[in-house]
Amino acid sequence: MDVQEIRQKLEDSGLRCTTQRYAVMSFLMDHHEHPTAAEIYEAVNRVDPRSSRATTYNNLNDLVEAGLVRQVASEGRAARYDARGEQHHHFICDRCGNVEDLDWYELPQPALASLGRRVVRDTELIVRGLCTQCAPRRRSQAQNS
Amino acid sequence: MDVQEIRQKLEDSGLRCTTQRYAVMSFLMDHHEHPTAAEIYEAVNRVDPRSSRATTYNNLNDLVEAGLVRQVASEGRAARYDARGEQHHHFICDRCGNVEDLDWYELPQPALASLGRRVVRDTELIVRGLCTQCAPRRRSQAQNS
DNA sequence: CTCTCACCTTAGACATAATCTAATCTTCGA
DNA sequence: TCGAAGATTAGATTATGTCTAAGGTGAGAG
Repeated sequence: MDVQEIRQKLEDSGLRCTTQRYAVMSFLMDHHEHPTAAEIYEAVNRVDPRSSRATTYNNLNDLVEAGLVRQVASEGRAARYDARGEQHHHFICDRCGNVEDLDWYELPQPALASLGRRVVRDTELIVRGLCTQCAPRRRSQAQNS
Repeated sequence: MDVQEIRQKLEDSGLRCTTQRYAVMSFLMDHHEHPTAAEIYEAVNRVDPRSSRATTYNNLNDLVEAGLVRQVASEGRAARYDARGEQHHHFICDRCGNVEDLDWYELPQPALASLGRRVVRDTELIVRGLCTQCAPRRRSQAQNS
């Protein structure tokens, strides 16, 4: 991903392109495994230790607010982040907690009547179950010990 | 909700019907505002202070695993729980974090080919944006102070 | 060029959420 | 009634995220 392109994206969103903010954005664009904030913090500083924990969180929040990054729902545990490239859905494994991408397809939107005055920013499909690693080899027996 | 019915549900799932577990399940079936674990803990003990924090968490996890309760994705913040009555979708407010129900409607399932060996348990739609309270009265100006 | 102010970053304390530990208690079936 | 598996407990511990107060930085005004 081009340096200029990232800088442009940031500035178009009214965010200064600081070393630390650039590093977070760049990392997210290169890594599609839905890293947690802690993973991003660690990765960014492994290369060049110049970003504090608070800054990493601040920048992630800024990027989410600007719409450049989205938070992936992964209940209970640490929030995971995703530089929104092409659209996709998510699969969350009940057992190991991994979040995987699923191919995108159009979703019917909620009826306007049921939304009322709410303003929709984003719609995400979450499929839950057992991932390839955790799925049983044989039929049935899904929920045994 | 009938005592026998809850007891039955628990035992059908291989869980003993203990005082504490019953209290959690019963509370969730009576309250549909997606309480957090902390709220459940507090509510259960307000009636009859006989459940420790750890037990509340243990029981919630047991119930989720048994499929009697589901966790509602609300990233970053405390997990919220929902005794799965009728199906519905969820709306999460960006600003205040509230989780509201949206009317249920069928969702197209992911293509089998894209799932591979994964086992699907549940599919949920998450809509994000601003709730009725937080939505601006007038157009634009969404992010001002 | 340099001043300035809004924006950013920082370390560490703090707050909140959830799990772990090790001991004890309960319950169910034999 | 007994024993073992399953549950519960208080409190420590870990994980995650936010806040605070102080200082740094850079883009535009002059």
